[in-house]
Amino acid sequence: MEAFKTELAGTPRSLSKQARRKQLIEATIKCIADKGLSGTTMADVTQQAGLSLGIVNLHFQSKEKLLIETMRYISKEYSSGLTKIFNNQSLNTEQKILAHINFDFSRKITDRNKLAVWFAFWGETKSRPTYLSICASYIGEIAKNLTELFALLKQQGDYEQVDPELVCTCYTALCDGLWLDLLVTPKGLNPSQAQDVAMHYLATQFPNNFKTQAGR
Amino acid sequence: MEAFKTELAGTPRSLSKQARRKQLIEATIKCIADKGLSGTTMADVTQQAGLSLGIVNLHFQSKEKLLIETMRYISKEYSSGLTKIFNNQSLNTEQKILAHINFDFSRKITDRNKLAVWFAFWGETKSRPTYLSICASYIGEIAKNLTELFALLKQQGDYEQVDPELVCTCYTALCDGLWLDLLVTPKGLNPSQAQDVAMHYLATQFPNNFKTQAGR
DNA sequence: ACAGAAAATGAATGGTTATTCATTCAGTTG
DNA sequence: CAACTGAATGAATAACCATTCATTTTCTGT
Repeated sequence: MEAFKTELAGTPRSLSKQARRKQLIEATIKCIADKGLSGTTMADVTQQAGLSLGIVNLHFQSKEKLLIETMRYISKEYSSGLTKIFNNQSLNTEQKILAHINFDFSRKITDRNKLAVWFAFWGETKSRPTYLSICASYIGEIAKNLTELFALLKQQGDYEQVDPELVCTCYTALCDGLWLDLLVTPKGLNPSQAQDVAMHYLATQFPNNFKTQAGR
Repeated sequence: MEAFKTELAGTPRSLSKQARRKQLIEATIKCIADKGLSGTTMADVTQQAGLSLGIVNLHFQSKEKLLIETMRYISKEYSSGLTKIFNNQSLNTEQKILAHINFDFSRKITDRNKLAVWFAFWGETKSRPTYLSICASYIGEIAKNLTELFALLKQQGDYEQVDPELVCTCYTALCDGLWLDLLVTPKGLNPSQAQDVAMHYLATQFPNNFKTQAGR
């Protein structure tokens, strides 16, 4: 009965509404990673959380809403982490880009359970526009910020030939593709190697600021 | 009743077993794109194909097997197209790489329905290793061929600093990430622009062989 | 034209699963 | 401590869906 509690222990009822929702969302992430989006049932989620069957409808009204909140949860975690970096006054342009790449391939973000959730939802965006609308806003925001950083580096570092918008598109796509690698072929590439690959691209664009890691 | 035939017309029974299987697989692709992997039912698929409910079990035994054959179908289409390029004796190294990039962003391959299927399955590989095993073999094969092409270009073009394996990993991830862009934000990027982005990366590695498209 | 084979049909079946809600339980207040 | 409040439970319900198979339709060979 108690066997599957995800982390937030505490006796029942001792948790706030907010904490219980979080507990259920994290159980959902685990289930989606373990059983896929199509294979995840309410019974799975509630058992994973160590709670009773009816609890999801109590806190989220429906399964659909739980899934949407789960998507929102990992989206927020990601975008708020990046926003903190972009707004950090004590970092210069180069340091912000370094912080971005460190964050993008950090343990917290490249957790395979969370990657599985990202791609599970992306795989359904065409049929469920709601999922897309959750990402849409922050995707644009991040691209805007990254492009600006690349533009700053261009003028500071005297990189005449660099097209900041193109570099942003390329770098972003590269990071997404590396995430896919980490999810699908975890034996082939670890997060630190993936980060080196992304860094290699930055080094081609801004050789005075970034160096490809020696020794791979 | 006839309203939904996917393409292969012909009176019922006029099709070979092979052709009927293909018809059902293509209906499945359309359904996964329209309704997601989790939302696709047997009734949906058979209605999309303009056939009766029992037909899938007749030709594929089970839904699971239909899905696996669908994955195999788009995997084969992709990898056999590339194999043809890699084995084409009349192309030199540079032309093969150009052919690869053209193929990867061709209309046939970047069809959003098919992209939706790719990502739907990738989103479930962690929970269903069968899906992964279908891709695994050809992924390795393609990487081997691409790496070899980059190695050849390195020695032919006098690119001392290039690491063919790294370039292959980076280029492959970039292409996957661009596919994701095409699926998720089709308004933001069209296939031809995506191809330009990939070409931009190749141009950074092999500037004497490839040029970034002018004018974006 | 006919018989037999093969393909296709779709109503019926049975298993699964989201959702509901009457009841239980834990914490709080006066 | 008793009455009250709202969170939590899980058996029951109703909807959904994959699969089966008896029947019908079409094709093939003679």
